[in-house]
Amino acid sequence: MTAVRIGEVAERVGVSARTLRYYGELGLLVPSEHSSGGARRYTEGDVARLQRIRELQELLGFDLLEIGEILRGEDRLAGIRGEWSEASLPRRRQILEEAGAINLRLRELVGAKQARLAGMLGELEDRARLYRVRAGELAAEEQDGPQLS
Amino acid sequence: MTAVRIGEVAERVGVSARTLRYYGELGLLVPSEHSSGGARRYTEGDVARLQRIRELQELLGFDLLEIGEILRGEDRLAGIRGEWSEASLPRRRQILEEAGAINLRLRELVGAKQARLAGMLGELEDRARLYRVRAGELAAEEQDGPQLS
DNA sequence: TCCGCAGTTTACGTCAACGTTAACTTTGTG
DNA sequence: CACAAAGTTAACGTTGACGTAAACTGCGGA
Repeated sequence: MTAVRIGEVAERVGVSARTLRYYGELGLLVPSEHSSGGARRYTEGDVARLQRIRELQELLGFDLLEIGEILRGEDRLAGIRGEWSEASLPRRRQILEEAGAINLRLRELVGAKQARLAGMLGELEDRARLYRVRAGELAAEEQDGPQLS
Repeated sequence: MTAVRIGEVAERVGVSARTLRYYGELGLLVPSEHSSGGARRYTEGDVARLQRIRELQELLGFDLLEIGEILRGEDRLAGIRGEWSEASLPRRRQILEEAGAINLRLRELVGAKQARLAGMLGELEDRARLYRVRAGELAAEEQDGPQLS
């Protein structure tokens, strides 16, 4: 079902093919399909997963090991062909709670980042105002006494 | 005036002393004072600069070279003992415009990050809702047919 | 059927941002 | 002033996240 080759995924998402193979090595992103000859074929779900990985990396600053743990926690819950389907009720509850804990942690982290970014933006805007004042002073000087010294 | 030693700065900000010396090597953060024996003494301004460096690194993801360029741009404007004071009017205008350009770029970048984070938070909240539904189903099953199979 | 491009594995290379160790010096407190 | 704790320079080591090169294979169009 419209599974796409590695080069196209790489270009679309803005990473190298090497990066995709590397994620494969780490078990982060194993393509869901393969051609008869053994070439990787990525589904849309795979691409979404890749973008998730990149967000966790670039926005939240996780390294690839941490990202692996996060994804594996969620995978267990999604449980396509995983543990969920045949798990006992207590086990299901455990998986669900783990995924919930990860989710909570991520939401807190995003919140913290947003707060810090908001603070930073405030400072930047203060500086921008200052710059405008300075520019005004400069214009006055240029108008006022162009060649005084 | 209450300039502090490298170890204390390191502990307060949460970096290693090695990191501070490294930033010194790169010209990113040269301590404003030194003891008579040659030991680094950091002022409050230095500490603020360090925190700025860390924000640019951790929040915006710049590498240390880019951070150096940003800081140097702003330094010229601050011009403690720099170019500003003795610069010609056109030169001053140029410096001011460069600093303004950097400031604008940073504000745009912060805005972009905020947008991406907001999107991510939305997805995380969706998932959290899903988890609560799942937990509800699970509770019903546990209540309903505890030992059916 | 042949060609060329895209993909594959294997393996070594790279680079930023520090960590670590060694040998030595300063600092400041009893 | 002695001495432990903290700092200094110089140099080499480490690590994650890929980049790059070589040698080989599969696949779609003329």
